[in-house]
Amino acid sequence: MKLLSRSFFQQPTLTVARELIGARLHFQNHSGIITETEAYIGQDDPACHAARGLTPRTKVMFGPPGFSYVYLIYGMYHCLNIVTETENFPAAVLIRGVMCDNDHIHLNGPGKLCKAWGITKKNNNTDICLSNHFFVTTGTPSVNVLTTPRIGIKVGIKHLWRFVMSKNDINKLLDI
DNA sequence: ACCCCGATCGTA
DNA sequence: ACGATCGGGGTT
Repeated sequence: MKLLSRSFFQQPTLTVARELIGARLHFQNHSGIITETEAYIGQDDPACHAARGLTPRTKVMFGPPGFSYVYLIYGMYHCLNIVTETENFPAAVLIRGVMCDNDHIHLNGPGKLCKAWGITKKNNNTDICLSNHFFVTTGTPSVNVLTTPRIGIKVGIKHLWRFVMSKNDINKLLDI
């Protein structure tokens, strides 16, 4: 089980989003296998929060890769992202699904994950390459991954930038 | 100061 | 299909 380093998150966002499927996310006393991600890529991606430039909220996305980007959505749910690519190129991967290690509960949805694990804006801008309570390691290798359009957006739908672990591989995780 | 709207989710 | 709920960001 190897720690995913800054050089991993510095790769193209689509590569990171794809490779994070099957990796293991650790947060405080929680851990689980990532089953679903989405890529948000730079100022030319209309669905990316940073599309309209640098603001107090999107500042993290303009920073170095490997930092958490946590924001509040719809006034009640938090979403966890990990910043990707080089500094000053605003991009991130949204973590949308995790299979919890302990109880095998499948947290299928970014709001459900943050609610279940207690991830809030307090955890924004954390360096997950250096933290010892918030990091990502290698997990289940060579899983099958499907791509679809991203969920819940009205623009940028043409891109297949959502990555989902195959139903078959998710079911295997339930058996472990 | 004001207004619109959103990378969601549970309920109907 | 729809409402809850509130902060971010643009506009006046």
